[in-house]
Amino acid sequence: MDIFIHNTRTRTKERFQPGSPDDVSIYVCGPTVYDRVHIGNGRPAVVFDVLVRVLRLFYKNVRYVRNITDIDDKINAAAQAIAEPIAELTDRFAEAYQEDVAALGVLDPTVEPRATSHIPEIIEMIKLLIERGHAYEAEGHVLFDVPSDPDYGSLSQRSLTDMIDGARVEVAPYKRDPKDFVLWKPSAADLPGWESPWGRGRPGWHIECSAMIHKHLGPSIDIHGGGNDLTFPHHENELAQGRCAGDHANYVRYWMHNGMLTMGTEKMSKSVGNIVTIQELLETHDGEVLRYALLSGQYRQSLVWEERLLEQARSSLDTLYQALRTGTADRSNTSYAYADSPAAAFPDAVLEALTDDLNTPVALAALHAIASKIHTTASEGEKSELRQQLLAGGWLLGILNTPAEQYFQTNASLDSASIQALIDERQDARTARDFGRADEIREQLLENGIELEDTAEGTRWKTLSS
RNA sequence: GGCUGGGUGGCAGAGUGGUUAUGCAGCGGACUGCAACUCCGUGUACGCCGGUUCGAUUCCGACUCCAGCCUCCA
Repeated sequence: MDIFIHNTRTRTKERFQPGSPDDVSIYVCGPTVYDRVHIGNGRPAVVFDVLVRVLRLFYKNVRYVRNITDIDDKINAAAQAIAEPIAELTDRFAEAYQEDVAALGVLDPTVEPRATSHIPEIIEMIKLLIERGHAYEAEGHVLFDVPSDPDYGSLSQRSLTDMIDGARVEVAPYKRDPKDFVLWKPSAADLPGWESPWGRGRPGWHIECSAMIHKHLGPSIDIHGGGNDLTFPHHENELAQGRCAGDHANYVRYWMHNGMLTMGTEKMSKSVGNIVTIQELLETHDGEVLRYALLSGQYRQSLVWEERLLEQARSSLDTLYQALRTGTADRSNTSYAYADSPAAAFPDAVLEALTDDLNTPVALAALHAIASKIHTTASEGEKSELRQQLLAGGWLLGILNTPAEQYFQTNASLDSASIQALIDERQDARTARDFGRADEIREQLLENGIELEDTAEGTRWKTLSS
C-alpha cells in the first residue's frame, strides 16, 4: 500500500518514498515552554502521532523527533515575572506539555531533544555556515546571509521582492539585508548564555531546530511537520540553514503543515489571547474526546474550536464504544507492536483513508461503518472479528483504547456497589411488576447522573457525560 | 499590497464530471412495561456569474466573502 502525503513545497499530494527503504525520519516542531499549552498546540502533536503510527506499520525503523524549545525571550520574561529560575520553569512546563499531550493519547516520540542541550552542535553549524559564506558576524550577532541562498523562498513560495513589501520586518542596523535573520545573539549577563567564538550569547530560534535535526536524524530527513503558521519564516529559514550547511539539495523530502484551530473566525493564539489550554479542557472532557474532535477534520484544514464540536465528538465516540460494549472482544493485544504487526489486521478502509494524506474524517467514517455492522450483522463470530478491527482501526487513530465499560462509567457520583444494589432492587420490582418503584429508582439514579440500559444480558449503566 | 488556503445540507465534515460519504442533531416508525441502547425510514446541500461539456458542486475564467502568513506563534 502506498502512502500519499501533501507536500507543502510542491503544494501537491505525492507518493511517499523515504530516503532509504526501511527507515523513516520525521521531525516536528514542539512547543516553547513558558506556559501551559493550548489545544491548538495539541493538534500537530495528535496529527503527527497518527502519522507515525501509520508509518510504523510500513517501515521497520521510524525515528520521530519532536523538540522542546527551552531558550527564548518569552521564557526569560516569564521566569522574571514570577522570579523562578529559568531552568526550573522550563522543566516544569516541558513536563506539563508531556502530560497534556499524553492525555490526548499521544505516544512518546523517539527523541525529545531540548535546545539548551545542543549548544555545541548549534555553534558548530553556525561556524560551518560562516565558513561557507552563508553567514556573517556583526556586532556580536551572527546573521544568516539570505541573498547567499538562491533557493530562499522556495518553501513558502515568496520571492525576495515580495518580502520587502512586508515592511513589518524590523531592520537592525547591523543587517546587510533586511531579510537576514539571527543565528546567534548576545545575551545579557543575568540571562542564559554560552561562550562562543562571537562572545557570550544564545542561539536564534531557527538554528536550534536545524542543529537538532542534524544531530538526531542526519543531514537530510524524510518528513518535517508543524503548524502552517511556521511555514514562514521558521521553516523557510530552517530549510535555508540545513541546505546551506549540508550538501543535500533535498534537505527535507516532505514538508507537512497542519491548519490552525480558530475561536470563531480568528486563529487561536496566545498573542490574541483567545486560547483554551488542554489542561482546562481536561477538567470537563475526556482527552479522548478532545482527540476525536481534533481528528474530526482533515489536518490541513482549519478547525473551529467550540463546545458544539466537543459535544458532537463525544456523541460520536459514544456510538463507537457502544459497539464495543456488548459481547467479547479480545483486548489483550492493544499495543499493536510496530512494523512486525501485519497490516492486514487493520481494516482496509481505515488504512486507505489514513495513507491518503491522513484523511482522518474518512477513517472515522470507516470506524462507524464497522460499528454499524456490529449492530446489524447476525453472526456472533463475525461480530467478534469486527470488534477486533474496530479496536485496531481505533488504535491507529489513537482512540477506543479504554475498556468500554470504563469509558461509559467514568466520574460516577456513586460507587458501583451502591449502583448495583439499586439495579438489583429495581429488577426485583420489575419482576414483581411494580413499575412505579422501578421507575423511581431509575429516576433517582438519573438525578445522580447515572443512566440505565436494559439489555438481553441484563441491566447496565453509564454516566451521562464525562 | 504580496503570497497561500478555503467557501458543501440545521451543525461538523469527506468526496466526486453523471449513481450525490459519514457523524451529530431533528422528525416518523420498530424494539421496550415505560425509557435508554440499537435498528429501519426520512433531508436532494455544494458562495455568485460566465465558459467548456450531452451533463459541473466537481474542470476553466471573472467576481465576492472568509481565514492564515508576510512580527512571536502549532
